[in-house]
Amino acid sequence: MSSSGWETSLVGALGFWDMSDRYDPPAIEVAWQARWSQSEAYHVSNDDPRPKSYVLCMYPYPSGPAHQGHVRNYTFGDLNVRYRTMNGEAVLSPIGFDSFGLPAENAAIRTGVHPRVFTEERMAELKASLTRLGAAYDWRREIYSHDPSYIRWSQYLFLRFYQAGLVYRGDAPVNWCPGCQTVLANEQVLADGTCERSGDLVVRRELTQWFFRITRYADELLEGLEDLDWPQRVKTMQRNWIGRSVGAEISFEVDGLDDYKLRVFTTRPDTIFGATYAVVAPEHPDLERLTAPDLEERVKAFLEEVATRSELERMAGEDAGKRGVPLGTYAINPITGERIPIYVADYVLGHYGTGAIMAVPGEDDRDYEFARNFGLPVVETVARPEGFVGPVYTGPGAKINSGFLDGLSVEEAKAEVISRLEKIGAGSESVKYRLRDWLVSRQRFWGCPIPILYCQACGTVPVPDDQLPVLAPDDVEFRPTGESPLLHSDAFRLTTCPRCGGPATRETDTMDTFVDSSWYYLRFCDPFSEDRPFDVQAVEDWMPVDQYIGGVEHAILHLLYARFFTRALSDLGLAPATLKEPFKRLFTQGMIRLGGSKMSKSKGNLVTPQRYFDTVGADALRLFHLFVGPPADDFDWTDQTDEMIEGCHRFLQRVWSLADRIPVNQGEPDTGNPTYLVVHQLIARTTDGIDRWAYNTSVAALMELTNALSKAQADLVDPVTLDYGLRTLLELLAPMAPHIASELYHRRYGLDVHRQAWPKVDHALLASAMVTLVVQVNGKTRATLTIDPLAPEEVVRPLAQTAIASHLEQVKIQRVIAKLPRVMNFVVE
RNA sequence: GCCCGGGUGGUGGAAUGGUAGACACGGAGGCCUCAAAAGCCUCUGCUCGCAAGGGCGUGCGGGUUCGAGUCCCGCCCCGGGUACCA
Repeated sequence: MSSSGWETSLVGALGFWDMSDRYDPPAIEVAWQARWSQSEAYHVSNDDPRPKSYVLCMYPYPSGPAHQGHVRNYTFGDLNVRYRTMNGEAVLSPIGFDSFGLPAENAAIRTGVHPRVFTEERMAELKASLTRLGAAYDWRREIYSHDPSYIRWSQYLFLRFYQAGLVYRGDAPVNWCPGCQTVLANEQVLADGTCERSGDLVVRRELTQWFFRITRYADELLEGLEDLDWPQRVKTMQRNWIGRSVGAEISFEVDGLDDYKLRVFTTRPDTIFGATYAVVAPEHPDLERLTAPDLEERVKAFLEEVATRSELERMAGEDAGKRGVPLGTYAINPITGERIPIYVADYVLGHYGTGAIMAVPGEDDRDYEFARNFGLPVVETVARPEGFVGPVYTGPGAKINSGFLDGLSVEEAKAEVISRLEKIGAGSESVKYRLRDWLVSRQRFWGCPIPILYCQACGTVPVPDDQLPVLAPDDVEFRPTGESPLLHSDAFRLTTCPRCGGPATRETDTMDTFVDSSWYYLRFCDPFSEDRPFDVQAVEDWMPVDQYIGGVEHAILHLLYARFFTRALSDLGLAPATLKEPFKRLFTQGMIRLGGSKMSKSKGNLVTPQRYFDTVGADALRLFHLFVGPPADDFDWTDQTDEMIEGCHRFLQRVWSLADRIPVNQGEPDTGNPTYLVVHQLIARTTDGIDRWAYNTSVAALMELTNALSKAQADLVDPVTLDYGLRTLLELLAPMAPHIASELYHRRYGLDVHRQAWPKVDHALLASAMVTLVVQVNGKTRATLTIDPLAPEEVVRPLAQTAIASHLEQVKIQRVIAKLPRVMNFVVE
């Protein structure tokens, strides 16, 4: 890190300066921002000798000028960067933009403006806001997803995954709008199941799509959570999302079908004596075989009805009473030999487990509901506990009505059934996951093209590395139907097969934008390489991210996909072998609400920061976001918020005027001075607040310090100690309100406050300081005493007793609980 | 339904089992001023009392403890996530 020379280029003079100028935040802030952008203060290189750390905020979708959510997020990030820097670390602090996505494409359809133009305008606005906020970045490392040099490596990685068998093509149900002839995202389907654009009824349709085989990593992704310093609830959400279930797969013979077994999955093999029917999903591949001839018509009608429902509806719909029809065939219970009817019903999902279940209405709510609808028998196989009411019991207990299992516990019975099934070859233990493979195909223009060709002769052919990036053409037409223009661009679609030289067509799907955000943090380590996605050594040097900061809305998808990418890249040798988890610590900030809902552009309830930048300044706004409450908590933007921001501004003004009143007086402070003690107590509290993400308490400590110094100044405390206190205050303030701290520090000391060491607490001094002893009678505080923390009980007790003498009259002291030097409690009768 | 969070003054919030309400916002009074703005000072949980000094208070009900906002049990309410995953 080289010196940029501006430390001495300003006012420069030590000692007094002309403070007739008032605190003018916008002027000061813009000037410092200009200096920061010219300096290399927050540029880091891989051979930096300081201990390395990596602080990253989730890179933003460029939606235009920053809103308060951005301000909050990037204020937290910047505080971390500047604080760690003052603690002697080389901090990698990059920023970029998640610049592909639907809004730009919708705007193109609406107005005809090319998504790139639309996006880059908004990127420039967001960048300007971040700069205006005063956030410190290594801008040399800026990346954005739609940059051809980023697209190139996204495609390169896609192809490596493809070659490794981690990418495949398969059929998946999608929301299809017959009117628009296109696929819709779930958000584009209205609650009544119609298309938001055309109003047509959306149907489910199987379409060939590209997938990442994330399920191969299900177990690893689950186990990897253990060691992460992440919020517990985010880890829990990921665990639930992966949804590992241990149970058994059981084969049922089907009456009249030779050489066929119906395989079901259950987590409750112990309940097999209660299985009174079986159900297959509407998508079950063997549905036709399982349907008796006389019921084909009914089944067909049912399947048509199911097809009109999107998957979302199917699961959540109001009428989600159990729907289904009997198939007219029967399965044979391998344990009991019982003959049970087979149904098709849409409460069973085709993509989970085996797509078929044995239904146990006595021990499963869903099965019970269905059984009741269809008049099917219910058998209880677990003894209900005393006092239990209700038809369905899912808890532990002794097995009943279960033949050889009777008397066993549920857990014992599970093992017993599995071993019996294995013996007779009718089943075995099985583990299933809720997690599905990651569907990455998007029928969109504004995304990273999937680098695949289809050749009549050679079939599916990956685009050779030396032909990357595959870029979408600019010369396209955006149709109001929402179809991707790539479909109609012959210039893009028609090409030559690299293998045989014959005619080929390009894949027109683009990738989910979560692909872009799954590796950007790796590219940040080395955005300079032109011949590879990133240098492995650079990644080894910086990764994992020491502190990742973002919103909880990404708790599942982004954070899971990024974890998958890191593991896969590591296994493929593209990332360091030791790198398994990308984000060591995660912090999820609370959201900002206005009028009861999340503040967001789509809700149209934004309060933009610009007017605060123009008046009270970025420092005051930053301070407000730090002060308003715990960073992890949500907060409501209300009528009072402006007054609180105003209060933060007034605080900074008091700091400014305090600096005016306290002359520069460098030297050794008086360590015996009470002011010196207060300074150290407040260094401790400020630091503690930062370390435990309680920034609101850190700000409070700085306010107290300011108040204390102000009083000390009025009381004519030793001028060197006063100067020392103010200097410390500015150092503590630097990560939070970097501009005013820089300005005052520079004016007073001619130095860059951000290059100072974070103030160190004199712990010995704090430990020896006089403390307040609470004197209680029966647990009620009756007096307080100021005592030496080391004073022994024999000394303290008489003092305490004297202080509460009036409360000890006419009573007998039974016990004295002394927890010195904090409390002494007299227990009286 | 299930899984997390969370209920503390008029408001945002603070409090390793040890003085509940730090620090702010708002409010009241005062100083400065010809006046205002700004700034500064004092007060500000409820309640009884002239005062000194009491009593009550962290959603509700129990419990543990010398001592509970904090720990345990049972409820109520609010917010978020998730939702037929067998």
